[in-house]
Amino acid sequence: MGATKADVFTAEQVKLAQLAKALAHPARVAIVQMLARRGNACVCGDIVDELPLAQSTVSQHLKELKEAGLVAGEISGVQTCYCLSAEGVRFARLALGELLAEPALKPACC
Amino acid sequence: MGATKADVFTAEQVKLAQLAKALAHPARVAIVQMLARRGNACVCGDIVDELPLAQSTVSQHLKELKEAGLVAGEISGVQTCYCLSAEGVRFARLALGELLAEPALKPACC
DNA sequence: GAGAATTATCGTAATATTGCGATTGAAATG
DNA sequence: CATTTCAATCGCAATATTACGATAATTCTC
Repeated sequence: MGATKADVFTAEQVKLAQLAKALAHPARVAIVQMLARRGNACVCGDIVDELPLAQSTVSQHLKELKEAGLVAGEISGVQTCYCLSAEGVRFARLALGELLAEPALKPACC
Repeated sequence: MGATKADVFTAEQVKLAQLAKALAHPARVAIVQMLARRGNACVCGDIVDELPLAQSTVSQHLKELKEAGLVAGEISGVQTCYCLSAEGVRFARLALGELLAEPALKPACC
């Protein structure tokens, strides 16, 4: 099964996994980097041009990033404008940072 | 295709995606949390007991974490001892932290 | 309103992931 | 050496993901 016994895990664990999954594809990492680089120059379908993927594929990746709360999309006329969600990105950074926090690294045995 | 045009993306992007993917499952998040909590008390098959998953499934998750470099395993006699890889965890924290860095959050448009 | 441009969605195919039981392999124990 | 124990691996089945082309849906321009 590709299923995931999500109900058995903590809400926090599920949320962390969702955030990580949103970044678990090179194309989505590339999109986040691109949006960060462009700042408020708010990219749109340019994303498609910069990626070696079909338009429909890029659209799907954007949808996933949006659903994870990392990216915000705003329709303005014919085209849609995407940019990073400050809130979402910050939450992700803090949450993942905590998961991988330094204090976690006690003496270490093996 | 479930394939991924990995060759078209930056090595950095692929690496980041791999790290994220390793954390993209609640069970694996749970394992990392558990190992962090236990410190150098280096857990073993106890992980299986704490998770609502079969032994073979847990073993696979551990393998993925190990392949991502987040976890180290050491066989000692009949049982295997797992703990967080200080190096791997630190690298992941820095890499993901950079991807989601604050400076990335310029004015923001939408 | 007709047509062009841009993006979202649908349908489909290929591949990956998740999960489990069963088996195997290795080491400790009798 | 037989047995037990622990963990890795194999072989499946179910589901998810990735990707694309084709098709909508929307808006702008003429």
